[in-house]
Amino acid sequence: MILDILKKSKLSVTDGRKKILELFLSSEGALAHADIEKYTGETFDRVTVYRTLQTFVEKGIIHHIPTTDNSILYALCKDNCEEGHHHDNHVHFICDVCSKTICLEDVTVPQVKLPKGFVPKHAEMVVSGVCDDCK
Amino acid sequence: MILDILKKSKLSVTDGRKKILELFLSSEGALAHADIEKYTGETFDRVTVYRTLQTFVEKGIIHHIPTTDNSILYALCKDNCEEGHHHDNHVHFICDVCSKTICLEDVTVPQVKLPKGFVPKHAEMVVSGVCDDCK
DNA sequence: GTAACTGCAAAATATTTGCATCCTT
DNA sequence: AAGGATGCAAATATTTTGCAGTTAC
Repeated sequence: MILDILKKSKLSVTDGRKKILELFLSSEGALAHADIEKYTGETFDRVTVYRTLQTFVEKGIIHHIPTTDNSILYALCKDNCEEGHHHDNHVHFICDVCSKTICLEDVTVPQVKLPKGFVPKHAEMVVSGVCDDCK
Repeated sequence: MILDILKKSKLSVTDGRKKILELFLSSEGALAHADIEKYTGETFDRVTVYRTLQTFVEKGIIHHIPTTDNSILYALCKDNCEEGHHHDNHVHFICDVCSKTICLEDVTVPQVKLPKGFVPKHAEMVVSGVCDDCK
């Protein structure tokens, strides 16, 4: 699984990339840079984490999730994400209690009617509230 | 107008606050911290800008807009924003060409049906593409 | 006059870059 | 062997904090 993803993107298989992918695959929600660093611990350099995440975004393996506070979150792209094109059109949920971000795979972002002249390419939707675990 | 906003929030009327509010009122879209600093120029300290924006967010005068890249954008709240409660339920549009962010006041964020157990409190939606000016 | 706001300096964080070395293919 | 990936050091950039001086009310 992990190897497939890397090979599909023509990336060398390295320990750092495997470890970070492993974390994404095992976590249901989105991850902040800090989460990833905490997980990789002393194993890898902070810089490597930056570069790995950047590479993954470029290759369409992960994508940014918009947040209202000023943090950056990353989440795995689904299969239909191709390099340069992110089609992760599901809604993201941020829990106010546990502050986890969860991908609601089954909830697709609805289409909205834009004013004249606006051409939509991509839409993101983030809902916050209380998640199933915290209610 | 500017004075009304500040007084309504029980904030002292200072040059810095007036200048920053002036910018928000005269710009149609959302502003990044950098935009605001560029506008205020040497007039005010960088720290004052940080503190002013923070105060405005707390008082419900402006709000954060989620972005997919890792920048922070601010936009004016509408009248129905109260302290601590932001009800700016309109869609935001980011133009891929001019990279301006525009508040689509007339497009409200649609309701979505969430999985069982999830309680929504707030929803944000960001659409990107090409805006009316750039098409 | 008093509380609130600002500027300055500095600390704490976060992010990026260059280069030499090591690892994957 | 060659190109890509990593670690380290250091340069940048961003954000926060403390405190003293100034301003609004």
